[in-house]
Amino acid sequence: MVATLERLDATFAALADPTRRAILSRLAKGEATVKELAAPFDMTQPAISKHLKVLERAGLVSRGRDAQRRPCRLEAGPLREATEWLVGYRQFWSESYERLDALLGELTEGQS
Amino acid sequence: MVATLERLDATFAALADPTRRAILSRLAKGEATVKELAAPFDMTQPAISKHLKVLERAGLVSRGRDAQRRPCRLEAGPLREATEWLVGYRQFWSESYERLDALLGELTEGQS
DNA sequence: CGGGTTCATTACCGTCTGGTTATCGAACCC
DNA sequence: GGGTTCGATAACCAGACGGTAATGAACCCG
Repeated sequence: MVATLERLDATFAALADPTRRAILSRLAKGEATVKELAAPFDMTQPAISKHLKVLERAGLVSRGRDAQRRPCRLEAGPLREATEWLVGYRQFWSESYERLDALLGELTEGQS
Repeated sequence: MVATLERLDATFAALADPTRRAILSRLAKGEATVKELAAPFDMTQPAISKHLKVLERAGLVSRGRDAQRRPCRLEAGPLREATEWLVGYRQFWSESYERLDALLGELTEGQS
């Protein structure tokens, strides 16, 4: 429980970077190697490895082993915990927070 | 739209600190002055002012003026945007993501 | 006016972050 | 075994962060 709270720090910190959010977005489509993840970015491979380490430390990414490759996999548990925290504030989102239902509806449609 | 995406950086960064999350939690109960916000923490007042500036830059807090006091108010819009982003990953939260409904139910009960 | 409160601002410090280049290591292929 | 590919590691740098102490501004009150 306390561990969960402490991991919120790491989770939110990991999400506070557009490169890392893009990596997660890519991993949502399936596993990928470090090289594949690095390709879209104008950035060197060690920089991506650093970002991956941040994501791994936050528990957002786990890695397997396939010969010399280290495929990365999305681990969304911390995202769930972060969402739970945020949803606690939904009553402040707008005057009528029944809109959450609508929001969730839209998002459900928006995803294949 | 783009501005929203860029603000995600500031929002998540602001949330990645337990002191700032505690400040938001306090502000969820109503407006408060800097001194009131600082009281629970073993920290100097300028440190709290800095945290408030981070929260303000992220749009999570706005401030009024009451004589020499600067009452802080929660602005939850960015929290909503952050939640929208996170909810886009709910399908990875668990094998059956219908559980979101249960989660939201629990949270609704848990709040007065 | 003068004194106390509230809060911001400045200057400073150590640490963490986000990037680089260069190098090393491990596993594969032939 | 030799070259190649994938990835990690180290050393380094600039800048941001999180805290401090000290000062100063704006206001209320007597």
